[in-house]
Amino acid sequence: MSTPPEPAAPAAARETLPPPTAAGDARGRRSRRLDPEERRAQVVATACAIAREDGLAGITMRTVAARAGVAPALVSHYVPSMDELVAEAFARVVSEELDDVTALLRGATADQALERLVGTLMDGTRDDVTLVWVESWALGRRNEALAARVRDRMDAWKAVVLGVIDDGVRAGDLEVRDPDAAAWQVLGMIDGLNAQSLVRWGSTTERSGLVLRALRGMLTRETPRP
Amino acid sequence: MSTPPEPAAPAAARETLPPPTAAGDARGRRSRRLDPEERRAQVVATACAIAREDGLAGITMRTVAARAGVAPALVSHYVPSMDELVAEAFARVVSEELDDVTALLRGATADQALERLVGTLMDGTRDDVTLVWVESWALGRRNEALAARVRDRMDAWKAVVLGVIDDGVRAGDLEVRDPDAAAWQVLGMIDGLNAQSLVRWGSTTERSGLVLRALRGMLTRETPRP
DNA sequence: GGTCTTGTTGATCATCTGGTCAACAAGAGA
DNA sequence: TCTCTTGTTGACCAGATGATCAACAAGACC
Repeated sequence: MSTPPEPAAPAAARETLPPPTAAGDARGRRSRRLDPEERRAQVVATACAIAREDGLAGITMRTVAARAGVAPALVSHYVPSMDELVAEAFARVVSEELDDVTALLRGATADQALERLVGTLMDGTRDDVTLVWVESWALGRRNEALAARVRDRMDAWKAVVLGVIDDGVRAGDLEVRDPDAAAWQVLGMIDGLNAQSLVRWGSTTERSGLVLRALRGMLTRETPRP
Repeated sequence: MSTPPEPAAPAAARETLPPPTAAGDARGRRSRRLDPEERRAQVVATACAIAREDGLAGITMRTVAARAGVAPALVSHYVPSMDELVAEAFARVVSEELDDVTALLRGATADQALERLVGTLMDGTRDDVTLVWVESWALGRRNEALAARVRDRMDAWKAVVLGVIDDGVRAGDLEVRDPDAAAWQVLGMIDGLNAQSLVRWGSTTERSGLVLRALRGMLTRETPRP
């Protein structure tokens, strides 16, 4: 929706294209002139790469410029504000994760979907994205552009989980009284436990199994007894 | 904003609590000499107050100094580093919350304890502390002193929840296979959902009921069916 | 009153941030 | 080859951050 010209970030824009020819050593080395759209895509892609490695807090005019081999002023030139760039990087990183997971869930039964969902989200291979999420909750209070993106992506995630739950209920695999609330619960659990793992807990192997068990208990029969 | 002649002068006019006598107006107003321990306590207390209102990110030499009606250098003088002050403020704020909740849980049955726990933690009255928690997970990656405190306080929280669970199991009110893991799950759920509420969700009334229901389902019979 | 310890301050530094703008020069078109 | 559009840059600015230190002065002590 936000990238009509280039739907899926092309490989070229994924990582910064480092000028291999070391011909221009340090000195007034000017980077090759690029088409405005190309350059802007590169700036955003670089911001995303930094977000994955150092978190959203690592995105500054100068870090992006340095990594892209460009003058700091150029970054500022292609972006309305750094807050916007941070917001956009957040949306990209999170959206890619969501796309990955969505593809992973396609064609699975509700139970399989739950297993794959928890398995891929809690195996520790996505700690970089977890950090981005946690930072977004904190930074969102001072960056309204970011806050808006966060709300949007949270809704998108909830929709995916809700889809899994609805499918499960329809197929009779799950029994949920309030699917909407249950979807938020699932995400809250996963997010909360992942966030904690940023500072504590190295044993990621055990976690997913426990969470999966809890989720199954939660989604197969609610309000057992008052 | 544009006051070059007086760089740090407006500091004293912020929110100083000690000097009630308006005698000392702005000018070289020196705060009364305090015993080193008293002053240090005041600095830490001020940092805590800022953390509750603006978050850990709001704690700087100058904000603390301004609020305490003191020169920025004095703050720096009574603290090994700002990272340490942030870490200490975090520990204090979180510990006070834990003390509150612990007192609230005293003498309650497991079911009452769960209800009170979720009720007080998710009614929205502790959003200030939630923000501190979320920030701590993010800032902990660049502030080792803070990270250590975070781990310590997380363990303390887990111990409290574990106590509730153990009591419930002993009394026959709860049936939990792995109390240790369950304790982490409870905290993860609460933390995750609270964190999300920082950016989204204003309907806090519904949340606690749903969480409580889910927790009861989780803690009264685990692994229902493979 | 005077003296002297020491809590406190102002000035200053180095470093970082986002942002702006005139001026340069790459490279396409003539 | 020359011209001219425009992508790109360096040099700035104002502001914030953590930190240090000589110098001041509050107030306890004599």
